[in-house]
Amino acid sequence: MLAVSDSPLAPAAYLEKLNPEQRLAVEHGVGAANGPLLVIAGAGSGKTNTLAHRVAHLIVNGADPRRILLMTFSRRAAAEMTRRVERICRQVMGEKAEAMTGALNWAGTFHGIGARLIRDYADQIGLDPAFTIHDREDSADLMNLVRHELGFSRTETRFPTKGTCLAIYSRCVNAQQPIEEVLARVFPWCTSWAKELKQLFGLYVEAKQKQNVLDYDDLLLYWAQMAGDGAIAADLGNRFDHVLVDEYQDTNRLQSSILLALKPDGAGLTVVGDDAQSIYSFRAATVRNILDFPAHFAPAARIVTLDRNYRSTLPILTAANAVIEKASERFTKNLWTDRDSGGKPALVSVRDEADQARYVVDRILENRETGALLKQQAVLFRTSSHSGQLEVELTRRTIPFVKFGGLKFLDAAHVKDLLAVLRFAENPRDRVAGFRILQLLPGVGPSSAQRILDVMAAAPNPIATLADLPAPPRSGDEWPAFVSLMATLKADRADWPASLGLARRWYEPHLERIHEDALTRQADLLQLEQIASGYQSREKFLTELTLDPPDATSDQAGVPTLDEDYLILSTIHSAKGQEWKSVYVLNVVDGAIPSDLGTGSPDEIEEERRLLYVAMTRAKDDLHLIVPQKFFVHGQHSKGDKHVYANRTRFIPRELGDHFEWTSWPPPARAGETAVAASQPVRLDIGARLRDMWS
DNA sequence: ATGCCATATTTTTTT
DNA sequence: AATATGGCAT
Repeated sequence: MLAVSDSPLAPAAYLEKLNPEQRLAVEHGVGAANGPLLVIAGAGSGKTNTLAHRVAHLIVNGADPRRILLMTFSRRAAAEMTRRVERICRQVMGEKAEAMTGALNWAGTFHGIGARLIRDYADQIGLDPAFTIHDREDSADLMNLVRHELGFSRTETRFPTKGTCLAIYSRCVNAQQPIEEVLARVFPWCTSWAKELKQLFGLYVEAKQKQNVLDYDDLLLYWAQMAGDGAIAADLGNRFDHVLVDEYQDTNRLQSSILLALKPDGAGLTVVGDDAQSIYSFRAATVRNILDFPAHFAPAARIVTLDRNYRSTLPILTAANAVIEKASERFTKNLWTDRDSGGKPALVSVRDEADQARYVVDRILENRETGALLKQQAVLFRTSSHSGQLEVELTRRTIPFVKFGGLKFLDAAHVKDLLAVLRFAENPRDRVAGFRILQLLPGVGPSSAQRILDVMAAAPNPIATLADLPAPPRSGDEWPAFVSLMATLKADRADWPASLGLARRWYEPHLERIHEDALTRQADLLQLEQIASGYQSREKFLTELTLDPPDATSDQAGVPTLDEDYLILSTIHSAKGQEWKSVYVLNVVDGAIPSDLGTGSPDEIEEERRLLYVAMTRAKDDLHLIVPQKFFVHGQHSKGDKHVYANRTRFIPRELGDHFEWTSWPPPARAGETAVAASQPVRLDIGARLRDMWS
């Protein structure tokens, strides 16, 4: 035990800043009775702070940080949590804290931790530790190869696409449900393919094993299997004294089964979450995890509820509460605050998306005049593409921004190509990687690539076999260069990151041949090399990049330097857990929130409602919901002007009107009058509705 | 066998 | 808007 009892006054200092409920959560089960704990933590209730204090408190009271497992939703959240724990420990323990907190190295996402553990135990479960990890797109590509092999691409009626197949597979695994149930509930248009899909998934699993690759789901699935089996299970269970999970409302059945396998009696188990913020059910997350948690144990887990909000002003919180109150099913109480100041959130009606962009930029610049940094402001939206017009306007007015969510750096074809070269060298049985880079060679298409990969798959040393193969007929003199590159990369595994430069120089001529805009793409490859220099080894680089891709894209070539000021653009999903002084929510109309794609079942509608709630509760002082009257729909040619006359989102019906300040923009300008547009209700566009009936 | 064009279909959010 | 597939020229 460390020195808590030696100086009874000192430790209280860091606990005294907490409110009584937070303190309950932090001090629960330190020492003898160490039963399971559920913390229901509303938006802005100091959740991260509480969890960080709990971890620090455990360490201060003698817990071994190397035996604490801390799982968060994103890598970013894990880093933030670790930082805070260190700060608190330093305050309490002084210099001694350094050694202790440095050892808190089991903090990360479920998938990241899973990858580490699986590599640790790979030998014991018949897995080559050099396995590579497929991201979503790679997995879909592999699914596609199997799909073609089975002849499902030429069926009478159309077979589900590779993406849909993978989504179905993934849901079966993550929800731990049989395919029939998944099809009936989530993919009803595919129910007739159950038999073929089963066959497809069987071969898909075989293919992954033959190629020594794991997909995202495998990182959880292998872990769950290990945690359930005798010898390894015992080892795993003994490895950690404390297991803490953040954002528990967004975990799925497979993840909860891992937790319960690790800690069957719940000893040392803490989960934190808020069912009102559950927004990942499309990834098979289920709020049942959080609801069923207490009763799963005997005696039941202790429940602590944090319902005091420290983030938002009262008017913002009241409006957000009013929105979530309409939810059909709710389990947590409304939040409260004593920040009784500020105005109501604005509900702003604008003509179209162009005006929406102008309005937002005007407000942002106005705010900056009064001292609010760009970084303290964020624009949120349902779908990545919704920020398109705004990005144009920001660029025009030279306002720097960083965008979270949506298309990633790693999704660009040329970046994937280069990474595939490295992956293929790391794991020559990875057919998706091989299939991709072989086709970069001139004169090599799918069938030549398949043939080459078949020969390689049969050989004990695939890369060496490459040299014995005859060059594909029309590959010209590119073939020997490719063979020698692969041999060098295979041999010089340790020569990192120099070997990436080698691969890039090989790839560049192909890039120029294949892509028109080779110059801008080359810049990305240089940036990739920059990123690579930060990793110790090729294996670490490939693994961590797949699990934690750099998640921001910006208007500039590189990410802005840290001291620079820039605006935040983000999907609502990627905004989880964050907060800003001013928040602007785009397209608060039916069709966007809720998305008209996912409005099939009542459950989906409810999730969209929570999405709006999450967006609104990100704001501290200042919240704008923007309602364009005219909303362009996509799925048309670039010149098309197909649009709908949108209605305000169904989640803010008229009876909630009092919670908002209704304005329209631009303000109606009348000669000789200052344009003040306050409390003007949105008018009902009957003409548009009538026209809409026939379009 | 490969590469390119025309046509039909799907459709967000992310580890 | 992006992808999947089939047909046709090389």
